[in-house]
Amino acid sequence: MSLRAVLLITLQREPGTGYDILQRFKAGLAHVWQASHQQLYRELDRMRGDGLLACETLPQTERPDRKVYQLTEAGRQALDIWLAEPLSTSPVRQPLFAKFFAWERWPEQARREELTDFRKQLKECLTTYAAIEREWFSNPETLTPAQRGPWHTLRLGQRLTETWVEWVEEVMEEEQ
Amino acid sequence: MSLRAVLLITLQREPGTGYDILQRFKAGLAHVWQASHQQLYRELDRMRGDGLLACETLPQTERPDRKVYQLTEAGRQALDIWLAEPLSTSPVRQPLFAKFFAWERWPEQARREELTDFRKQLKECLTTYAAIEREWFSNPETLTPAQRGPWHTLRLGQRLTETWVEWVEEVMEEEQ
DNA sequence: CCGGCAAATGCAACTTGTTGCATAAGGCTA
DNA sequence: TAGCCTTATGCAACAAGTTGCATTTGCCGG
Repeated sequence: MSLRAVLLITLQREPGTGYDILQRFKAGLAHVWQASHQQLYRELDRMRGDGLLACETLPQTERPDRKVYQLTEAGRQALDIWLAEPLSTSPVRQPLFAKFFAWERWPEQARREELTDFRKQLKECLTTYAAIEREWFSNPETLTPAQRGPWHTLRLGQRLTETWVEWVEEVMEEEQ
Repeated sequence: MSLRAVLLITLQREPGTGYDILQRFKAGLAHVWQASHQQLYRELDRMRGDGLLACETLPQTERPDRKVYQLTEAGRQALDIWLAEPLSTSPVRQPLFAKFFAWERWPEQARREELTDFRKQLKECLTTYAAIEREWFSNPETLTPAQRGPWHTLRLGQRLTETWVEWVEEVMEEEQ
């Protein structure tokens, strides 16, 4: 259901094609939800079949046709229902922690490389967050209502990532 | 692949049946990896088919037979290979954040309930962590090598959860 | 003594996500 | 001018995870 919800949210702001949505994902929502183009196209088609989306095909002479999707009334209702009902807790799956549970068999060098690499990714993530903050939220006093949600998620993302970094560095130090 | 890896890790410590593994998951690994019994039984059977596990059936007169699995040499190798190679980054999927991206359509009352409920879950999580810490890691000076990994993951879990709690409380305050 | 829970396993159907491939035109670059 | 990137869509096969149901016996409480 959640992929559907994410698509409903994206298209409710403005109509668009599968490709559009992919681009929008890359610029923002990607930190919240990732999906491949195959998943998008398939899901959009199913949602149209279920009456949540209407689709208008714009023929193009020199490129494949663009299929522009937008919410139907049923789609808006489905979104409102999803927003109103509480989320069920999602299952935990942390492959990195699994390695920690195999500590004795995990070679020290592999562990060091893994952690170093992971730390690098976290740092890059922080850089990206900082860029987003500068571009979109430089003045937190004057947020539009639509910006408040994404702003909160950004702040959490930053703090969680910082917590991760501290932890990784501690582990690397303690285990040499 | 990761479910396989988790099963290899679990069975490498000591052989066991699907049911055993489920119990062990509940007592510890559950904070790292969750799986249903159907998934376990199916995956164990496949791993046996792939030669990673050996299976001994212990007939019981009055209960269904117990199938005790243990690693084969190929299984141990597969585990070592998995531990040695770096993990690929796993995709982000945060349904709660998705709701934050639909801020204007998300009714205030639903939001309040969702956050209050979420905060409660986080607090419960902290209580569980504290209990685990008391039971298993009351003296961090005298950790066995096998305990070091789980101990690190526990500490991270605690700090991440604390960060979440702070954030949820801030959001609730700022948005009344 | 009846009903439900725990021990122990499993099948079948379904949904969700991944991987690999295909198409078709235009633009860029070596 | 050959080869790759971008725009734009899609199928098919597979892997992973979920949901619902089924079996058999013993134990425990009301």
